Formats: sequence, C-alpha cells, structure tokens
Amino acid sequence: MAKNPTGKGSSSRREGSGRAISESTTERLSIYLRCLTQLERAGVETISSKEMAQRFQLNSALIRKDLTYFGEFGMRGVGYNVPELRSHIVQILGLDRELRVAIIGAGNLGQALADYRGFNSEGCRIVVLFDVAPEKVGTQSRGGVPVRHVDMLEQTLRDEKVNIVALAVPSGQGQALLERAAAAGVRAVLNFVPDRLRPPEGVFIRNVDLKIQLEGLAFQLARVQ
Amino acid sequence: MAKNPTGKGSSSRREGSGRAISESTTERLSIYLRCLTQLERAGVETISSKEMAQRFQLNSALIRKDLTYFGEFGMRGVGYNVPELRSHIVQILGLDRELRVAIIGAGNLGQALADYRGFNSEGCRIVVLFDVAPEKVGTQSRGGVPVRHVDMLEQTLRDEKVNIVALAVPSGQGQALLERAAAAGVRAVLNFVPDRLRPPEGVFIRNVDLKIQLEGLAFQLARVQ
DNA sequence: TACTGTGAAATCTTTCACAGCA
DNA sequence: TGCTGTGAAAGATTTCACAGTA
Repeated sequence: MAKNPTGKGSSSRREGSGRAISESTTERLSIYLRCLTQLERAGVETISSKEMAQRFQLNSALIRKDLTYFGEFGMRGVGYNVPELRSHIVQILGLDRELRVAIIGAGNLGQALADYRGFNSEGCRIVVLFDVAPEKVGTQSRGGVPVRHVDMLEQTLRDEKVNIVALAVPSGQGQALLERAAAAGVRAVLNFVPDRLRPPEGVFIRNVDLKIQLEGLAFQLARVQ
Repeated sequence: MAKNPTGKGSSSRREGSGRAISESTTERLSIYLRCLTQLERAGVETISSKEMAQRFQLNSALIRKDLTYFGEFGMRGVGYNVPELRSHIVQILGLDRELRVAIIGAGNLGQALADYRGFNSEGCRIVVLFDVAPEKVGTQSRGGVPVRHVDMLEQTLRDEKVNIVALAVPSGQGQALLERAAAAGVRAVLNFVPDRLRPPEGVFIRNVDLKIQLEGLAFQLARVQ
C-alpha cells in the first residue's frame, strides 16, 4: 500500500469526483508545460511524445499515460499540437485563473521568495508578506510587495482573496499559522518550515525542506566513497 | 520498472558496493534525525518505532525497514536508544564530516540561502557566493559570506574544498556552470534553476523547483472544485 | 510483555509491446 | 509509415502480520 508517507515524492490524492492523480504525474505536467511554452515561442507546431521524452530523459509511454489521464489530446501518426496541448495543460493545472499568494515570514527567505521571478508569472501573483517585526511592517520588499502585521492575517487573506500561503517562519511557528490561514479559507500551503505540519481537513500542503535536500546530497557523497 | 524519471520523488541509486537506497528512505532518515535530536535534547533515552511513527503519521514497519538497511540498531521489547540511534544516522548521512557549500548566483535567492539557518548548522557551512555583477563581487552577504567573481569559480572551489554547490542562477545558465563545477571536482549539486540539467558522470543533482511546487498546489485547488 | 526485524502481500508507478488510426 | 492510447508485465515501495528475542 504505497500511500504518501513523507508527504513528498510519489503519492496519490483522491478527489471528489475524478480519479487519483499521482504527485509525480502532476510534477511532470509542470515540466511538459515549460517545454510546450518554449516550443510555442519557437513556433513549433507539433511534437511527439518520443521527442519530449528525449528532452527530459523520460519514457515516452509515461508521457502519453500522464496526458491520457485528462483526455485524448494527440493525433495518431502525427503527435500533439503544441499550442493546443499547452492550453489544455494550463487548464488542467488551474493556471487559467489568477493565483494570489501570501507569504508569512518576511525574513531573508520570505523576502527572496516575494521577489522570485518564478513566482510572479503565468497567472501567479505574490500580493502580501506578513511579519511580526515592527520595523518591517509597513515597508515593502525590493520588488514592491507590502509587509503587513501578522495580526492582520485573517482579514488580509480574505480581503486580498489569497488562494495559496507560503510559510517561511522559524521552526515551531508553522502549525499555528497554518491553522489560522486554514480558518481564513486558505486551502493550499507551501511549507518552508522544517517541521512536519498536520494539515487541517481539506488543506493541501507541499513541503520544501532545503535541509533534507542538502542532507540527501551529503548521504550520496558519504556513500560513494 | 520504476526508475527515477523526474529526478525527484521516489527513486533509487546504486552505489559501488552497498545496496540501492531509495530517495524516500534517505529523506526519512533526515526526518528521523531531527526527531532524535529533539528527543536527545529533551533527555529521552529510548523510543519505539511506533512512537516515532505517530509523530510523523508514518507506518512503524516502514521506519524499522528504513533503519535495518543500515544495521540492527534496536532492542526487542524496548525500542531504540536515542543518542545511539542519532549518532548512527549522523554517520549514515555523512554529517560527521564538514560539508562545505558554495552558492552560484548572489541574487535574492542565493543571498537568502547563504544566510539561511538550516544551511549553516550540523556540520554544514556556506563558504562562498559567486556572481558576475561587478557591484556584488567583493561584498558580503548580511551573514558575512563573501561574494567572488564567477571567473574564480574553479580555483575557489578547489581552494575552499567545496563539496556541494547550490545553483541559484537564471534559467539557461545552469548547465554550463554545473559542468564547470563538476570539472573542478564537485560531485553534489542542489539545483534551484528551473531547467532540467544533465548530470555529468558521477555527479548527484537534487532539484528544488519552487514553481513546480506552486503549480502542484494550483492543480489541487483546481481539482477539488 | 512489548518490541524489533522481516518475509509475504498489497499497492502504486513505470515500462513494454502492440492494436488501431491518420 | 509513424504515432497515440492502453492492457499487461515489470519493478519499486509500503504495509501487514508474525516469528523471535530482550
């Protein structure tokens, strides 16, 4: 029973009506989207699963399987129409509506994330930072994202119609803020806090744990010799 | 044949002599280590796999399996000795020697990473940042990490005995820098560049792709309703 | 008794291989 | 011919269940 023990890597999630889609598949959809965006810019009209597979060192059957979970987008003998497939994936990933993101914690990491390009593109917007430090509240990040006091969390999340919260606070402070955000209606959280958080009912959490990644590399180095 | 198609999530790697250990197992070892560190500080002497499992919503058999890949550390009827198990894991993860980390790219993200607490602890030290911008070269991060010119990359990596490189440069510039670092003897890379890099022979890469995480959340939001 | 260590089963993911269609 | 879509096989990971032991 391969469920999702670590909350990372291969895992599945069941939804109301649809079938369960693994996290690996979702991840690859994002990768395909990038590829298709580049191809579309370059004016390429069609691409085969084999060609895409070569770019990413993937198996072409896997790409076809990933895509057929959502429909039959290809043309036998030809491949996939690039702009068409791209727009399908944009829709599948829910990037056709605006994602409004708030970051809790305006430390080094929070500020860097606020101004991170990858976050401010493709229908995604960082609208506000939160912190408790009086000298930060009222200021803006270099990129112009305003910093509000955490006391204003619930109200601001609602007023700004925030969909996704990124947690970038010190260890130990994540769970309480997660619960406050959830109570204010947020249902998706990107967690940078190096603690294991318990997701409130109906809330999705993705963990980005930099130390675990670093230790994973240390492990590989230690093993090889 | 579940190999490692995305370079993230569940994957295995074979080493010279030992058996293949999955990336999931490695990730969990880091999690156990944190837990044990806390327990040791709190003066707890022993812990059972069941107790640990409850803390992380994991299955206790999985924890036991993870640990027995590396030895028989437990005592039947009792559990595991906390300080002893902790020191075993430190050794397994290779955290008993110093990890010297360099970050290429002193933009928002690179600077934030340089001063990130999680990176500067437990035998891990950020020793240098690299950039090409003349106004950055010669300065220091807030935390005091010096910024050198990328022209000095190879020499500095060797002089500073860097084990691990973090890539935090704009899209398109990752592959060339990866290859230069590899040629200078670096064998482990933490990649923040949103491109798929091709690892040179013998080089381990871990990808941290923030946009993919965000899009994964967008997907979940789009699905539920 | 209470726990570890582990073979076997269950589950999930990826790859193979090919039918079927443009 | 060349590609997609897909059933079946292969492989990997997780869980179950229990023998064995301190």
